[in-house]
Amino acid sequence: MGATKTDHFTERQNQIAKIAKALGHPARIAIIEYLLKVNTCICGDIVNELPLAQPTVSQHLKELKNAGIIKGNIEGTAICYCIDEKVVGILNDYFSKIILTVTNQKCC
Amino acid sequence: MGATKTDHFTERQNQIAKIAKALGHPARIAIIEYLLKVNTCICGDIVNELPLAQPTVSQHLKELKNAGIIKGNIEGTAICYCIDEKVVGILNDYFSKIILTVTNQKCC
DNA sequence: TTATTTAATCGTAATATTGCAATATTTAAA
DNA sequence: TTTAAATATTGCAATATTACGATTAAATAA
Repeated sequence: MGATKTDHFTERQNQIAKIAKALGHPARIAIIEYLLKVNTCICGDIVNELPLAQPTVSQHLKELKNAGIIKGNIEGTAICYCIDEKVVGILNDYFSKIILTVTNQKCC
Repeated sequence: MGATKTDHFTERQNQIAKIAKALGHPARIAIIEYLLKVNTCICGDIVNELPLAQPTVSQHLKELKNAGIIKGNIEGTAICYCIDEKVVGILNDYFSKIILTVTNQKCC
């Protein structure tokens, strides 16, 4: 026990859950917001923007990258991270559809 | 360590993260999808629809409720759960804005 | 070559999550 | 009242996440 029963759900359900999960931490939301604020992908100063140690930030970046939410290229000693429009779009489309369906729902 | 440093982030960041986190499990996505499918809120049969034991499903429902994603009323021995439009809307608006900003981003 | 800088990885402690059996609770039916 | 049903809660084991110090790796600067 303790491990998620991934193979009992559809690929789609796992995909959405994975993206949502990666965004389910305030530090990672803060990273996303910082990336949007600077409006570019040279982000070597992310560590200074967050109340967390460098290895922790690195780990959060890794998770965002693993979920496909950000993409990064090595650029000398610095790194170039930016938001991957595509993956955020998947989530956005998903929730837009939910909103549409819910609005037509006859409920409590 | 191991606990999220919630108080180091803004209320907004924690709010978004909390909603996203609650959706970060395939079982909870499956619950949402089932609620949408039946298009009503009488959902006593959710347990039969999921590959999980009754206490586990109950726990997932509790988490969705705690995050404000679903709302529920007791209805005899059954329970009446349905999606809370408002909270899903918060997430949807948030990602819509991200998408807009990202599209204008000059990046890699 | 030898610092220096920057980010990733390793190792580990603390805490949280997942899942379920057993049990409790609550309401309706017999 | 007793029984049956549906859902919640408790307790616990297995696993995952969070956070960070120490270290490593890689690239540039001196």
